[in-house]
Amino acid sequence: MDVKTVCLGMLSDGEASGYDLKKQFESTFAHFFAAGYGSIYPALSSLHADGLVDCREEAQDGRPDRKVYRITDDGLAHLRGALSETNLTHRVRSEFLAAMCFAHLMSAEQIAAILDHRVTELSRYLAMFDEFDECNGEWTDGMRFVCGFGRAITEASKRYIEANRDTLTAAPDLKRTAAQ
Amino acid sequence: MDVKTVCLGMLSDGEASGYDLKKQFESTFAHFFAAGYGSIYPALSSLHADGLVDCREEAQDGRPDRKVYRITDDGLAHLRGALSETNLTHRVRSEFLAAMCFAHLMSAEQIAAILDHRVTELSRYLAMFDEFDECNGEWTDGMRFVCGFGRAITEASKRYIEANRDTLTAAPDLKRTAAQ
DNA sequence: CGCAACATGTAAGCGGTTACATGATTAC
DNA sequence: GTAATCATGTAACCGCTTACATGTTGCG
Repeated sequence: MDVKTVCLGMLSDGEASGYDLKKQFESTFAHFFAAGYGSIYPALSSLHADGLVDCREEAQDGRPDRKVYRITDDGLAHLRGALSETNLTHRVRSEFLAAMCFAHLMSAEQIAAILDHRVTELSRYLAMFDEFDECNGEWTDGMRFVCGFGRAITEASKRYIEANRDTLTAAPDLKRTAAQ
Repeated sequence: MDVKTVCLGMLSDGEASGYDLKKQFESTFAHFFAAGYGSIYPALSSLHADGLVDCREEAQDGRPDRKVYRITDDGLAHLRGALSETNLTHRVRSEFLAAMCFAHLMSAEQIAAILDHRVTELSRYLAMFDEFDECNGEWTDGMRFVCGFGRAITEASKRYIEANRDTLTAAPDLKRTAAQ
């Protein structure tokens, strides 16, 4: 499933412009499916060329024109087909964990800085999830499930790092003490 | 940080062939940094061309020859440089979560199949982490931290799915009952 | 006899990122 | 004035995936 399919999925929930979709990629989808304008606009063009979405140009006063896309019947059928796949991937690519594998080559200060940076990012995500909850009422069960999932693993990540950071940052003699 | 750097990091722990590294990518690194032969062999060639690793060709009887790579002093310096970066990414790309966002377009059976598939994958990871623990003694603190992290979020994922699957697969009238 | 494990590579292609390009309006 | 928000796009590039290509030994 690529950016094209996800855009189509977002449009199944109501019409939107590329700019609107980008905001969704940055907020509710940020923790598991990021995409930039360089992916979104070509995806929408391609969906339009395939007849999977309609496009209406909308003039606005005091603002640039916008292209509002709406899913077609063909598009909905196509989306259902893509969703019928059961072998869906869930991939993680983490420079953070890769670096931690080689912690023995770093100073305690370096490790601490990396860990702090990661915890900060996780906290930003948690703040985002809290914001989502405030306007939770309008959401589908699916979106609630996905955001709950995000919160669950984000909290687990943060807890794990905070509980185990001393195994990497403590001086060797302190580590022996902690092990006793 | 790309496959090249991770290969260099693995070699900082002892000499190995491309084939050996692949096994490590498939086991201990699988849950956060996958790589295939098509990435590994070119990475090793490139590291060799840059003088960051040495290469020794080893003839074996009853088996194909192998190229054993060893990190050089330049390589170690380069690796430390790469590791000094504090802005390390941790990216998730999940078709699974994307599909769950559009659960309202699927049947309960379809959703159940996808959820079951994911739980199976998570269980396979957990079995892998259990295997790792058996020969845990030889590991660095870094590797223990990373595998512990993997287990923590894998368990959290599994628990979350099992606790919340009925919000997506229950019939509408049952959902109302559950909400009360 | 066939399959798994051992072992190394190349090449095409794809999907996504990054940087570039443009321009109006509003708020500080 | 200057930054942020709104708004749409292109093009080069990069890194990874996939498929292809080849060959041996050992085990059941």
